[in-house]
Amino acid sequence: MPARERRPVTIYEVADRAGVSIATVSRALRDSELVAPSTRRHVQRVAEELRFRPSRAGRALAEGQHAANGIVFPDLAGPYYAEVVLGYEEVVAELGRSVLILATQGRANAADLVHELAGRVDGMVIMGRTVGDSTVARIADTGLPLVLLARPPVGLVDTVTADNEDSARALTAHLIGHGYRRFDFLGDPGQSPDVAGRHAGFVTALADGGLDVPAKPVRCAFDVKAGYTAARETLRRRNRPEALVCANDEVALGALRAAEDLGLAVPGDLAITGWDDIMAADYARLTTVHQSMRELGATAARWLDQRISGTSPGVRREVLPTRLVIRTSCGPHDNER
Amino acid sequence: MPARERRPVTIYEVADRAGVSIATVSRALRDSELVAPSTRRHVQRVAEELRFRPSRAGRALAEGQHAANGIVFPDLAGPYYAEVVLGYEEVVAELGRSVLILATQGRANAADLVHELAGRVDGMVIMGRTVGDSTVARIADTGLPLVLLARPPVGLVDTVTADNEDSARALTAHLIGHGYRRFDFLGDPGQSPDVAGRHAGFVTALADGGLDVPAKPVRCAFDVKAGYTAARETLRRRNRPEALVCANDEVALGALRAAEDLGLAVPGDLAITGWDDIMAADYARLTTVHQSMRELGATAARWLDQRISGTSPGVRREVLPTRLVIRTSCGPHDNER
DNA sequence: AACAGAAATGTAAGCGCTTCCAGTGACGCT
DNA sequence: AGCGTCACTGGAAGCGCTTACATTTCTGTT
Repeated sequence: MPARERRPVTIYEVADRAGVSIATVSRALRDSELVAPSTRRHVQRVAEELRFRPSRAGRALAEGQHAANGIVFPDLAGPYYAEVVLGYEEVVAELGRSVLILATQGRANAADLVHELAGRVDGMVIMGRTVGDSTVARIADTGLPLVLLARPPVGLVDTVTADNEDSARALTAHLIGHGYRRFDFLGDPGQSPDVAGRHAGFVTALADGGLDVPAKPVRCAFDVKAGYTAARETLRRRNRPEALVCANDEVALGALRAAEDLGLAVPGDLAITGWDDIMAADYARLTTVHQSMRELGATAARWLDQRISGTSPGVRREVLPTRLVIRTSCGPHDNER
Repeated sequence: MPARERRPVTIYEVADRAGVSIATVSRALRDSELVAPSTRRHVQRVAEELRFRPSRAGRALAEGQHAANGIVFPDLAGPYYAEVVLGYEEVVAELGRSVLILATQGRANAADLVHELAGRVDGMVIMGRTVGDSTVARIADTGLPLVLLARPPVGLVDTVTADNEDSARALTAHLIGHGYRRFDFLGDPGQSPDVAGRHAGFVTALADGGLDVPAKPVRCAFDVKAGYTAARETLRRRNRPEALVCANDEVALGALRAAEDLGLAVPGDLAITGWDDIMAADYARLTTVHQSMRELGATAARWLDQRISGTSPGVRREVLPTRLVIRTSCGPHDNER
């Protein structure tokens, strides 16, 4: 039997079959209080029999809203963004809305894609390094509810971030406490606002500790290989650093490998720290900073919902706290098993 | 200045402003060949000036399609599904369509959510253990294009999977080659079709090797903690197994910890293998099986697109190959650094 | 028995777009 | 000059729903 194209049943057929008008069907199904209980039951039964599912497009057009929220992120590689998206999805779904995703992952037409997305949702979250401020501003100007995540504020848009600067300061201070004196930072502050914050905290802590601040960070991308290369380079210099503060865990893991290859003991000859507390960090005994990505996503989702429903208390900016996770890569500890 | 609600510009305003009918505007923007080049240019300029963005809902209603695809997965924890989703998103976005996601993550109303999703997309991918076959069948019956991923076929729906059984057989055989004789399987075959396949391959290999097949697998969930607990339990039995084949890397990592805690050397006293080749597996030197999740997602996206556009060559079922990644947790190797 | 008011239901006007069909000129031909 | 063609353009009918407003049908009152 050829898969004959089934036309979905419409509200008209339900109305016909139930012997009422489409208005009554609509009301009965959205159980407004305006229908007699008996008709409501009858209509509901007929609708069920016919397997009626109201067309989303029709509803969206009539109601002027989509019952869907968007989220824009750079990519989903690495556990970081995936967790955020998951936290977001969880809350949004609970609110009875759908989730549209968009990974910009270095796409040239990212701004267009974001605009397109904007036309399909009632509000959206824009993360980190995905599109420029002008795009954000233009969309905000549209009146579309927006929440920024892990990205510096733009205009009067709500913004959630995880702390970078304070934790970076604490982390660096911790290293100084271990006695390390020559530091380098691995990562590109220009690459993301997060990294910029981490670098800033790093610099502050060194200055506070009266130590030399390296002229500039060792710029490298966000992955293991880049970390490996950058670290190898850096560690081969005469007067190599004693401690490497890395922009994230992947970079730190690469650095760890490089140290191993160069025969440097960690933490004996060299301290290394990461950021994010990904699963591999645990196995590499990497000292790092933990942030609840799930919570970030969930918070963004809740704020956005309030913006959409117009119950938002005003412009919100919040920096979620992070937590130092001290393992052994930053110095000897016996409280860590 | 209060954020006055801006009403989006419609095709009528563009038509007005350009001094043509909405029909012409519509045609000019979808650059059909039916408009005079000069009018087209004029309309396009006006549309741009007005920042006109056609309403998705209006278009969806008129065209009878959404230009969006869905994907349903259990959750996004762990790199596995995130990678699949990313591979999917990449292809779908290239095709000029949007991506709706739905994580069922043990939600009781998963089936309803999937039906709801079905009403918003032109087709969707359903992964592994998310909803029952009857839900899949019902949606397929609707005529909605569907592709199943990492899940046994249902009816005539296209299905992509990564190989489980063959690789599990090869992996187990490899362990047997190392001289291990007493095996256990950690994981719940009832939890996902993938695990079931892995267990089946495991059993076959043992039988082929003339070894005892354990009465039943040691059932445990998919995370590190569950693996730890299950392994600890198992390894404390008199006559403990010499090799633990785990359902995935997380479980294996837990088992590795348990072995460590019990003072068992890996691979000396005990071999352990995982599945998925997550990043942490590398750092734990865990022997495992690599599958290209990205490719899975991309393939599903492409097939789905062909189903939607009606260019599908027929019912397709494919098992994507996987690759053994031999590290040291399965026995001594000197080809691994 | 008549009627005001409430309750239930129906009518119809959109929502913003696509597209079929018909109309309008301009053009080239006989 | 008359007419058929062709290239454009406009009118208008939906697409499937929600909802303001109108209409009908019950109540309960007097």
